[in-house]
This record gives sequence, C-alpha cells and structure tokens, in this order.
Amino acid sequence: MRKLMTEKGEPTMEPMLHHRWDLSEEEAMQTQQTLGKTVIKEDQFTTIRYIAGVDVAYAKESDALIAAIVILDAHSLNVVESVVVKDTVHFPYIPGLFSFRELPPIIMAFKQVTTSPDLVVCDGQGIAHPRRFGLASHLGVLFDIPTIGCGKTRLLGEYTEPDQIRGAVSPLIDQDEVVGGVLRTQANTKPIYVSVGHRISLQTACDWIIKLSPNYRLPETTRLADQLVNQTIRQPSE
DNA sequence: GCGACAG
DNA sequence: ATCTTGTCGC
Repeated sequence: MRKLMTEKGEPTMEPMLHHRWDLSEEEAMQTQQTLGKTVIKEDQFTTIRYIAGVDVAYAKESDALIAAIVILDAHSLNVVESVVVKDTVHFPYIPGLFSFRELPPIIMAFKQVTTSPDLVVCDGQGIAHPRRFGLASHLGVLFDIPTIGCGKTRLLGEYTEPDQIRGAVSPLIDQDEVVGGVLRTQANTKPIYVSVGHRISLQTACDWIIKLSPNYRLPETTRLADQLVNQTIRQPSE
C-alpha cells in the first residue's frame, strides 16, 4: 500500500536539467538559444491539481534576493504550502537575461517544496522574449514542467488595446509572430502579458490565468507569492 | 547614434 | 525590482 499524499519534509522538486549560472552575457544568451529549441508550445499534461506561484524581490537592506513559492489547490485556490528563501545576487538585471538573476533563488526554493505542482505561474515572460526563452520557459525546461509566463508590463511586442472587459485578449506580436496575449483579467484595469512558458498552449494559459484572477488584476498565485515575499522583507517592527 | 527595456 | 510625494482619474 502506498501513501496518497506527499509527506511533509520530503522534498520532491528537483531540476531535470542543469547548467552553470556564473556565465558572461554572451554565454547566457547562447544558453537561451540552445535551450529555447526545446520549448513545447502545446498542452502536454493531464490533471492539474496543484498550481505554484513564484515571485522574487530584491531586499535592498541586505542586498539579497527573496524568493517565495506558494502552492495552491487548483480547484479551491486554497494555499496548501508555501516556502521562502533568501539568496545572494549572482547576476545583474539585464532585460532579456532576467532568468539568470532570479532562477537561482527560485530553484533553491523549489528544493524545499514537498507538494509537486502540476503547473507553475511565473512573474515574468515565457516566449514573449527576444530569443523566445524568458524566465517562465527557462524554469519550465529545467524542471520539465508546464509553466505560464505572466508579466505585469511588456518586454517586447506590439498590440492593440484589448476591450475593457474581463477576459478580453489581443495578440502580442513580435517579428510577425504571435508571442503571447495581452489579457484583461479585470474590467477597466491594466491588462497583463501572458505567454507560453513550456508544455502549454497560449489559449490554455489564458484560460488558467482568468480562473486564477477572480477578484484582482493579478492571478492569486502571483499575488500571494508577492505578499509572502514582502512580509518577509518587511520584518515585524512593532 | 537614439530609444526601449520582464523584475 | 526599490525609493518616495504629490497628483490625477474613476
């Protein structure tokens, strides 16, 4: 007989693929070009029971990066697990090479997670990227897991403003290619930029983001992870 | 050369 | 992303 649930204290999330992180800008770009060829832009999963939300913030006071992962039950959206870790900065922020700065702490945090998510919603772009390999795609390929790129602002691409109603979406285009969707998660609020991370289609990605954003502009995954990261940086001062 | 530029 | 005050829009 086997257990139905993962037992606490038994980490299960490990990258399937590894590569160095102390790279030069040129090497980092080369890595993106190589790994970018392995991104899958179609649905490739069965049941999605748990969804992970990931967010990283820079704590100026300690010059460190704080990464938080929140695991939600895909049906109820209740939090089932959450993890926070602190790490040093290994790479500067360079538009287009964002993942080389934020993935190290994120990978470190995933090693503490005991509930394996079936989908990860990232705070950053997927293939809506110069080399079609943004943070969401990078994370998806390394862990070989479905991921969605969800940015609050645009990295690249042109589009026409989607209608002001919840669910409206317009294609995000770069070099005559649809690289994502500009999605209105809440009526009369700024849209968010959704793109394929790995092993999911743009349509399915948008459907999930809408389901995850019943009351706010940002999906609950991102909102909760962001909240956790901020309460960690802002230690109790009362 | 100039502007743009996920977090 | 972080740091900040006033200001604009619904």
